[in-house]
Order: sequence, then C-alpha cells, then structure tokens
Amino acid sequence: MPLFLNTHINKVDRKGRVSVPASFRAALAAQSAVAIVAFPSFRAPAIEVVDRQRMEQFSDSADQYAQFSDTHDDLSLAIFSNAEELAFDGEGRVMLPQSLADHAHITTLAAFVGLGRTFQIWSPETFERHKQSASARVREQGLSLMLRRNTEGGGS
Amino acid sequence: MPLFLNTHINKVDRKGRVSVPASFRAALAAQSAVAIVAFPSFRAPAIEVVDRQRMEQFSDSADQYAQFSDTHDDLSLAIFSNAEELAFDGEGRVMLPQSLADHAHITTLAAFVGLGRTFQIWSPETFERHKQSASARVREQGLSLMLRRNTEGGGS
DNA sequence: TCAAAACCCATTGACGCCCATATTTTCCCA
DNA sequence: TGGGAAAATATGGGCGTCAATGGGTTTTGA
Repeated sequence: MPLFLNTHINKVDRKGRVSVPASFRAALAAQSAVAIVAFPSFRAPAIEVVDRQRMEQFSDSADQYAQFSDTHDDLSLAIFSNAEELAFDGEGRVMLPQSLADHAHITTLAAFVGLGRTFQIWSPETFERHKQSASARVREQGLSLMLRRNTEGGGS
Repeated sequence: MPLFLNTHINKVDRKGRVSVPASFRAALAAQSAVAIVAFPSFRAPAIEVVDRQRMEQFSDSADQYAQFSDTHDDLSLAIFSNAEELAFDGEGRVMLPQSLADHAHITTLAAFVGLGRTFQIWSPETFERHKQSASARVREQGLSLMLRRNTEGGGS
C-alpha cells in the first residue's frame, strides 16, 4: 500500500510538465504503476490523484449503487468524465492538462500534498490558505478522533 | 512494540543531521525499521515521531472516514501533509527537515524525549520549560489521571 | 504540414553513502 | 576496585549519485 506524505512544491515548466515527487513515485512503484489518474476535486480547487487500482475500486463500488441513487450517479459522472490518466515521462514528470490546472488555479508552481493513501495537487498559495483554516479547526475541535484505535490484529 | 525511555540531547550538525539515540534505534530495530515518520505536534512546538507501522494505521483509519467527515479530512491534512519519512544513514542519523526544525525552534541541539510507544524531539530549552510547568501540573492535580488504565483492547 | 506531445540529453544542487575522528561506555583482568 | 583495552556511540566532512529542471529533437496524429 502506498503512503504519500509531506508537501512538495515543484515547478510547472513552459510545456506544462511537472515532476512528481520522487517519494510519491517510489510509493507508486511498489505496485509497479506507470501512470496515475487525476480528476478535479469537487470539494476544493484541487486535483485529486489516485492510482489505477483505486480508480477501479471506485468504478466497482459506483456500479453497485449508481443505478439506485442519483447521488452516486452524479458522483461517478463527476469523477470519471473528468478523470485523465497521466503517464510518466523518462524523468518522472507528467503533463498537467489545462482543464485540471485551471480548476486548481495552477500556473507556474504545483504543490503535491500527501494524504496517506492518496494525494492532491494544489496551487501553493491556495493550499496554504486551505491548510491554515483546516489546522485552526483541528485545534478547536481537539484530537480525540485521530487517536481512535485500530484493531491490532494483522497489521500490514 | 517499541518502548522509548529517557531524554537524550544530541547535536544537529551543519548539514542538519542528528544521531537518533542508540537505545531508540534498538527499540525500532526490533521491528526492522529503516525509517521513522515525523510531523509537527499540534499542541506544542515539538516534533512527534512514530514508526511507519503506526502511520499506516493512521492512514487506514483516515481513509475510511475522511470522505464522510470534514473533521477527519482536516486531520488527515494536518498530519499527512506535514509528515516526513526520515531515513537513517549508516551511522544512525536522520536529516531534520527545516520545516520541522523551525516548528520546534531547533537550531544546534535536539532533545529526544521518550514517551513509551512514541517519542518527541524538542529544542532542549523549550523542553526544559515545558517539563517544569508539566510537573507543576502533576503536583497540583496528582497522578491519578496518569495511572488510569487505558481502555485499549489487546495491547501486547 | 504543422502543432502537440513523447523522447532524449545536459546542468545543478541537494542528499545519501562512505570514511575518519572523537567521545563515551563496556568489559576484562590485574 | 582501579586501570586500560576494546567496542559502541556520536560527530564531522568529502564525494558520488540522483532528483529536479531546462531545452532540444524526433515522432505522432490531426
């Protein structure tokens, strides 16, 4: 299982390419991924990124519910119709499609934000503001939820 | 399970490296850990350190809840986007990233503080002050709270 | 035929890896 | 029990490798 950590800010060059952080690539390589799947977040001006495996999981679970629920129907439309597969070049970069860059207001810099099993791509300034307000909320509400116990059986 | 005890003060060299105390490394080696995960404490100017296993557990539980709860979403952001995996070099040192050193006000000395299952890294002066006020609180309030049994199921 | 994108190569700066030295601890034996 | 050898730990620095970036060239596809 991949583990995406930290925030890396990389340049978007004139051709629209960005280096995916080496540590993220390493996390993906563990499952021999040659590409990633990106789609606009519907909660924020950011790009959601998952590996192909996970996208297929989305697809499976969407299949189960889409026919019964307008919400899921809308959800899968939002995700799949806007998702793009981004392939790595020889140097570990991807082309950032214009539509996604626009959605996230990315021009010359891209912030790769590790979120554990997935990561996001933001404009650095937008992300900084988002992070501030999120951490303010965390301080207000306390940490109890995080300290939830997992079942200690067979950890990976 | 690792057990981190005592406080060790080590130097941060010009390149930003610090030796992790040998006893801490021994505790980690029991699970053949080659790296640790560090992130800024929300509660204090200190660096929280956990092993990778524990981070994977966070990741799993966050994965389940983040999509349904704004609180968990904020928490994942606070933890993962600020967390870094620190790998040991051949001498048992790690690179202390600038952002973490800044958060803890660490410049030339780092205090490794064992807290049982995890440990923290402080600036020695800051930690000294923190310890003073903490022990004052303990004297005032008594130890009953600390000695309470945790409710966790099957700790090893 | 032209534009976009995939491919290839060069540069630079940071980090990982290695070796050298200093300091502390452990352990053995007188 | 004290001294001293040997090992383990902590610290400092040199150097090679790789990640990030930029630019050029070839291929693809409209």
